[in-house]
Amino acid sequence: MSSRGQQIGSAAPVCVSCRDCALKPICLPAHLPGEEARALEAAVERGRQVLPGVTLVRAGEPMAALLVVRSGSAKRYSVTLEGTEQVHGFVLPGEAVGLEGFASGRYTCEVSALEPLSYCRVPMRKLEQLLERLPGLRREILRLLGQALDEAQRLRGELAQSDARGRVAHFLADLSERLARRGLSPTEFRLSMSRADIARHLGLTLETVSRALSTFKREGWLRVRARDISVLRPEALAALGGGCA
Amino acid sequence: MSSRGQQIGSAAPVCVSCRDCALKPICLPAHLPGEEARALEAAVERGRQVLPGVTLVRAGEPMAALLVVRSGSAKRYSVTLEGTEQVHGFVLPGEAVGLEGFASGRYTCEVSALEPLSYCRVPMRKLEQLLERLPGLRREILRLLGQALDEAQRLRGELAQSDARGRVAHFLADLSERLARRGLSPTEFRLSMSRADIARHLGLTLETVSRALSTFKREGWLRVRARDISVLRPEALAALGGGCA
DNA sequence: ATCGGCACTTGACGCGGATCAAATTTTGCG
DNA sequence: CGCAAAATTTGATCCGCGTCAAGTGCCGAT
Repeated sequence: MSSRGQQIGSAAPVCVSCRDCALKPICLPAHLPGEEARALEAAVERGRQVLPGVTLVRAGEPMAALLVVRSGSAKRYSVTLEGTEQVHGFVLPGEAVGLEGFASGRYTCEVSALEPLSYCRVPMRKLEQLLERLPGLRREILRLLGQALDEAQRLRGELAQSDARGRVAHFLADLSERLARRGLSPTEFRLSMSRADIARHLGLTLETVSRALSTFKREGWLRVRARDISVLRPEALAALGGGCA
Repeated sequence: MSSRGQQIGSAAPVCVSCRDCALKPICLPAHLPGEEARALEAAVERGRQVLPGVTLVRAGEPMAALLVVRSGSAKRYSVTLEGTEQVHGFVLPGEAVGLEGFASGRYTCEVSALEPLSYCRVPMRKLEQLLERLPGLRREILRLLGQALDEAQRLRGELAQSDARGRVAHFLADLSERLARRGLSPTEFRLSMSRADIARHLGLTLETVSRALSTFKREGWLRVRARDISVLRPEALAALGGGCA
């Protein structure tokens, strides 16, 4: 019953082609015409794997490649002057890493694996060459960036407007929806990040996150057992979390 | 002494060419090779003007063009289901509007002028054609989006980590720096937005913003007279606001 | 010049969440 | 399996900020 020890999207061992990849419907090539998808695929370095805790990219490092997570999950964060972590968000399979790097050619935050993780890599050199001749890919990369921007803004709004329970509810609802889009269960999942990570992401303390979860549990909206979550009343969470138009 | 009634970057009436534009060093063409800059310039529709309160783009509207503010300032916001405004930020001369539109081809938030405002316009059709053959412009647009993303994330972090006074201090320091980059005074300026707008941007109430400003005034860090601000001790503001690496 | 309205300031009070502290569960390891 | 360390929960207390409520000053209109 528990998904203990399971990693997000760990389906197949290592894919060799985008065509056979479980992420096909949501990954970069999804919206590309077949011809462009093939050209992109030829540029992709596939199947790299890392262990939990390993850092995929570091702040300040030159942006040598565009990374897309294939399985597992990761934490995006930066370290403040005082040495505390600011958690910007969490990366799920099919999502790109380090897009802010386009700003200066260097990454501006760290990304480290929360579970065993595999990813694909498109070297920037090759990407630029491809952008030269693939109009679909151009549009797709712009779409990706626009989406990331929109999401970041939406999240900022959430932080600005919601109280603690609203933020936690929104966090869960958002995670649930993203998992669903990947064909995973939106109601039964395991959090790969700690309460402290969630708290730093939401601008709360870990105690407050824990209390919010306990409240939801008491209300009968969730079942919570350590990091395993069962969503019993998604509508309730959505109602609390989703104040956006 | 007071800048009353003055609009941000209102220098010349209406420019006819990027070459003569006061924003040349910070606007889109700044980093383009001369040849590409000329090509871009040919596609730009220039000198449109609107009055305060006029909406430049609406949420849901197709993204027909990329807009860059030339003079004046604007407010980016979206309206929540309950009818309240979420203020995402403020646009200064040389900054682009509606980049999140790349996500879906439609704008996702509203932008309205806070003062008399003029702007340039690059129709998306032409932009896409230009992207086809101008590698510098491609890089520049990606840079713009990356920057916007990075900024949005940094801001989110600020919201998550700072208390009320820290947020207001950061807001002022950020504004000050952006004005300076435009060749305007970083210490003497007029806020074009209301306390309520600032509050909604920072996730505070207008009373709290007001109190923060009063505190800074009492501490001798600022002079505040209605919307006119004089920064007396920039370091103090920066120390409060700038927790980022 | 006076009035009315609006943006802003200031004050009083209560609550939500931070902080400090301790109990309890979970996990990793020998 | 059993222990130690880490993660999480729960409890008690305190304070910052939201809320409600008066002012105060500025501007346009008459």
